[in-house]
Parts: sequence; structure tokens; C-alpha cells
Amino acid sequence: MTDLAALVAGNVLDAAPALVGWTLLADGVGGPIVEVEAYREDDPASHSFGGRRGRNALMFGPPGLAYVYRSYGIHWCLNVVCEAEGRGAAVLVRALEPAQGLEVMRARRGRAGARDDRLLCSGPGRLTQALGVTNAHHGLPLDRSPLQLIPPERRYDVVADTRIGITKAVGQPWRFLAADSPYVSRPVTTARRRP
DNA sequence: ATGAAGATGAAT
DNA sequence: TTCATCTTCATC
Repeated sequence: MTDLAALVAGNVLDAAPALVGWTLLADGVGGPIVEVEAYREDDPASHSFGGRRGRNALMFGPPGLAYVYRSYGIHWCLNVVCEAEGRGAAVLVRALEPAQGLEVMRARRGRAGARDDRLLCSGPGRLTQALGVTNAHHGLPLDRSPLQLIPPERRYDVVADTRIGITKAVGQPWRFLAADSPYVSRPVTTARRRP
């Protein structure tokens, strides 16, 4: 699927893996998405859980907009709002492969980012810092300046895994990664060794 | 009004 | 493992 509007209008569990490989740019800085997570209304871990109120109202709005929130008082995190208006679903963009605007990213990411390109965008907070995404982008469409989502140029093999940092709803394999990408925030969970 | 928790990241 | 730091939501 190369039509963004149709993609984000669909079921978030389909949209999330399909977004892997799309290039995300903010003012021309970014690269292909390699890791996302899906969140939906019936999911205790989702900001939209329990209905539309306050800031999360954007998750219930029209698909294709950016839902940005503050994490741990420090980081910004970027989501792509999905599904029809009235449904509170979104895809958290967790990591991308740094491809365009490398020097800008390194400057924004400071010490850690300067020494290893894998530390530029591997994590939702790192990614927004590298791309300069903040509260100012909350509610902006992802298909118009300063934000862009460009269809993949090649095929990506996508792997499903459990989400990260979730305490309220465990087990759902709603984290989607580009297989073998060195730019994901964390490798796929390996089977737990027996005691 | 006030407080605790949280879809994180960096340093120790 | 600790801690930075702030919005949202629950409770008083």
C-alpha cells in the first residue's frame, strides 16, 4: 500500500506493520521507519483507553495527524493517528534509520548521538529529539510541511514483538520491527531462558 | 489543591 | 539502578 490516507484509515493493527519502511521527515530530516507500536481504545496501555478526554482527543480525530505527548516529563513521543474519526487508535513511531539530515540529527542529539549513528533515532524520545519534533507538531498532518511520510522504496520484512515499557497490558505482540535493522530501539525479545 | 504514575534515556 | 522533570488524571 502506497496511499497514506487509506493506510492510516484502516485497522491500527494492520496500519502499524505497514508503516514500517515509510520514510518520516520533519523539515527534511529523518529516514525510513524501522520500529512502531500499535495502541487502540480497548487497550489499558493506550492513552485513548477509557474514552475521549483532554489531550487524547486527538487520537479520536481524523487519521493521518500527529499525536505528540510528553513522556516522563522529558521526552516527546510521536504517533500517527489511525482508524476512522471517533476511534481512539494510533501508531507510536519508536525508531527510524537515520538517512537524511545526519549532521542536524547529530547536533541535536549531542554527545551520545555524535559518537554512534545507532543512537540517533533508536527510541521514541531520541527520534523526536533528532527530528526536532515537539509539542508544536501536535495535531499537524503528516502529509504536509513540515512533516512528511513517503512510501517505502523497497520491501521490508516485519517482525512482531511485545511492546516496550508497558505495565498495564502485557503480552500483545503489537510492536513491529524491520527484521535485522541495526536501528531498532531494542532487539526482538528472545525466548526466556529456563531457570 | 495536591500527589503519583508514566508508551524514556543517560549516566553511575 | 538511579534520576531528571512535567503532564495528566485521581483523590482530597
